[in-house]
Amino acid sequence: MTNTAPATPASTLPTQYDPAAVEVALYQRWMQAGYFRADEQRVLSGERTPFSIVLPPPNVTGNLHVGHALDHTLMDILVRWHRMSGDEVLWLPGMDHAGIATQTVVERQLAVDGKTRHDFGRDLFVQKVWDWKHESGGAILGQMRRLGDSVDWDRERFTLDDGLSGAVQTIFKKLYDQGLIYRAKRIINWCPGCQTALSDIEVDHSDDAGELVSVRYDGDGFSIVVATTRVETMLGDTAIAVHPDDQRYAHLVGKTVTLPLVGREIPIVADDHVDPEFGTGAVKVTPAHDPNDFEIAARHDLPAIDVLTPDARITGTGTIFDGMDRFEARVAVKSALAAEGRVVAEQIPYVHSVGHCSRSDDVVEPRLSLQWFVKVGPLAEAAGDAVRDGRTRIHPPEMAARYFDWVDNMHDWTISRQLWWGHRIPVWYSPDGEMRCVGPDEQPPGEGWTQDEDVLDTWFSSALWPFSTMGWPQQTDTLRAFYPTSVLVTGYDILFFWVARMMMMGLYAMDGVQPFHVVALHGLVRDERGRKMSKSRGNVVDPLAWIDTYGADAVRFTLARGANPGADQAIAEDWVRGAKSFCSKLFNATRFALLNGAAVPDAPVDPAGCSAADRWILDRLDAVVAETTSLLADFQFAKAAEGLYHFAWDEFCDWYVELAKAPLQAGGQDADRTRAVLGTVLDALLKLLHPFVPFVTESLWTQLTGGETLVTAPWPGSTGRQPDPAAAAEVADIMRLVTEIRRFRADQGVAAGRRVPARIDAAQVAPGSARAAQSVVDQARALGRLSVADDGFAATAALPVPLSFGTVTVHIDTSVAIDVTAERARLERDLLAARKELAQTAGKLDNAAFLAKAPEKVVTGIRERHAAATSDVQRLAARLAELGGLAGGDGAPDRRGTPDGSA
RNA sequence: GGGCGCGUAGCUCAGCGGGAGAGCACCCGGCUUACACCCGGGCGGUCGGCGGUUCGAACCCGUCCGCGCCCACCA
Repeated sequence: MTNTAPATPASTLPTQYDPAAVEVALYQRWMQAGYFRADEQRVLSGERTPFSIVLPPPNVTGNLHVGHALDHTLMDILVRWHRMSGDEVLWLPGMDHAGIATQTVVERQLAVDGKTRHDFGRDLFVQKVWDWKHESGGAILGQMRRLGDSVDWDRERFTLDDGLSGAVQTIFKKLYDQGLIYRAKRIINWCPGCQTALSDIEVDHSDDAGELVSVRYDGDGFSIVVATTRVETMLGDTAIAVHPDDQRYAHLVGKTVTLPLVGREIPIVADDHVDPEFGTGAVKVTPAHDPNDFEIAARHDLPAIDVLTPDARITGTGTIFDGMDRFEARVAVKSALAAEGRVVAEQIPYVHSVGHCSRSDDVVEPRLSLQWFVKVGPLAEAAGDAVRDGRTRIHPPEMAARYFDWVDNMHDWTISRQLWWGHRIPVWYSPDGEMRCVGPDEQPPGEGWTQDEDVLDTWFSSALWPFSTMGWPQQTDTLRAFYPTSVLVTGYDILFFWVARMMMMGLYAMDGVQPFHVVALHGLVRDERGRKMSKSRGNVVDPLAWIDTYGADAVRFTLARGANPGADQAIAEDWVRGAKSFCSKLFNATRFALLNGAAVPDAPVDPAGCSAADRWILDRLDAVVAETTSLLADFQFAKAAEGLYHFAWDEFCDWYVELAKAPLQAGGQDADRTRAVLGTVLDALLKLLHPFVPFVTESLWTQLTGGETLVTAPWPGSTGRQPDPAAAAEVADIMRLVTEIRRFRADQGVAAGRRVPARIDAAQVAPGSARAAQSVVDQARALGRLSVADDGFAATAALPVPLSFGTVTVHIDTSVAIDVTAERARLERDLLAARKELAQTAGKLDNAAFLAKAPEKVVTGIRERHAAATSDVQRLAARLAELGGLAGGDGAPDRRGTPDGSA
């Protein structure tokens, strides 16, 4: 009936699970065995269904933080589940070259020796970055192994490797040739610290304290006051603007004023953009340093005067401010204006949104600059349509609104960066200004031509990741087998950053085929009080430290158990400790099973020969298999984990394993059957849990079954068996009875035994008595499982609990007085609850409208509850009467408050 | 300024139209032959406030209060 013997003798098993002892070795074994490798041919031949995920590539400079840990855990759960379900699984790993971040790391190293990248020149510097990458980059890959990510390492990619660079160049040229990439002088976000352009998403806005300064500009016989937070930029003013309908200024439109400190004559123009309600209703126009002003200037044909250097110093104004830093100049210009008596209004403190570089935190400067852009209009529209028409499903669906908000309002994307580390823009210029875009298979133009100095935004190559990693632009088997990918798992925080861009590029490059079938969004990981983690707050957790202490399984299970779709989760060390305990629980349950000779039977257990407990747990197992499978299909990781946790701990360990002890002890057929059921349930349970906690389950399952690995073991399916409600009812009765016995023992201070086949002997009942025992007896009688043999004064109440494996007898000494007070208190409380229930159900059943309109099963439920409450009230009241009546007269609690009604 | 979401036990969160739940914390009792990383028992909630719909509302609608997030060219 049983198969292979356990790999390790059960008796040698320690009593505690030690993750450190197994995790690293198991991962090694998995990798060597090649379980994580994908095979295109099995998909192309129709043998298997594909399931593919491309790992959002972490930065080459990065370490595994708790956000990655969540991301990766959820992906690994899906991937392992599908692999066990018989799909051909590809989980493709890799890293991002992370332009600014990586270049900064190396520049910082050079700075130690007082050098800059310019001391080495472009080629040598880039070589140094590669050297750094080979020596120190990619620490996160080892950390992914610790976590247990079952990625196909043979396919690891890097956004800057040859293949991906070719893909970048290919798509750049395609976009360029179709006019979807262009070069223009525009106001862009400029980081004076990094000295490069930034895209909108690389700018973080924060509400900073500023000062609104009102300055008087004089014209011929009139003056006009403007308000500004950036008084230093007035040096580059080329106009004053007012609203066309503003009667206060209508007569001034067309006249000129003299720009203070500079002396330039500038016109007053009328423009709709001006808000007459704000400030004085007049605004200074500085086209080179403000995007709005740039627009105004375009409408009125005004010049743009750039007064800032790349590192944000004043330049070219011919004033004493030239050479000053922008913030220094802000003070100096204001002083100079004040000295001329031009600062007219109070200096109003003003909080406004200021952009900061997401990398260096420098205040971003809107700057007029010649850059490359992607014309996102048609691409974004396609990206929106793919979700609108269901080619890509966003989960949970509420999040789609944010996606549309983004793709429907996207600005053209600034893709050039003034860096050296990255994909160099494949455009060449001839001496007479001609431009030529060079494809990957073309030779660069000859003598005299020079290549654009800039590199592409890192996100440009990341956006191609779902197909560039599969060999595009070649039509590879990998693409044919695994594109579109099955699902993208990511935090909602980068829905716009990355998802929208991958959608745009995927649809564009792959002729309308979307990069993912589903985008599954999870929330952010927060600290135990639900606060955002931040270095300054000191509440950032290191998942690797927790993995070291509690094991990767514990960290994974904690994260999965908190991962409700799209919702943030709090995490604390206590949670992880609890998850570790769960792993130990599994370990010990398996240990128990092995110690008792449990094994997986060759043929399914026949319920016909089973006890009620056996049939119940097998039915529950069936239900849990179905639940877990459907929850995973719906990305309900938290609920799936929670369901397994409760099944494993509360049902299997706390009840079935306890109930199994008697038949195991009894030996014979009962024991054989119980061993088979234990084996059957554990086998399936470990399989179901494997995606969540791969290490402990693998370690236990191989010992239990002697099997090779869970990684590729088949996912449990339905037995197709009809559940047995009689068995469930019988076990429910046993649970109620046992619980009542335990409660009695606790109340009466009777030494407790852990085992469910409870035994109360006369000698054990210290203050026990017949009436206390009656509580147990009544419960048993109510369940129809009691026969009392009264043998006189020291009567013995024998409770034969007819578990299918035998009868348990509870002996109760009726000769000793019980603790009447405690007993009565409980009875009163129970009676009160029963009466409340009675009144409630009676009210419902008296309600004609309810009876007429409520569904049948609801009414039946109420009737049952009413009947139960009726008998409870009678029984409890009778017993209470035996004990000397009610303490409070009618059993109502004393609810008097203070006279004034306060608590 | 626009959009989304959240307020349920001390904490973190499920439940989203028919008997208020879990984990942790807390209290009491137990080294019971798988497990003290354990076992048993218990305490604990006007489900943010107020209206409405309904036979019935934590759940649907309205409104108010309090939080959070995202987007936006808020001089």
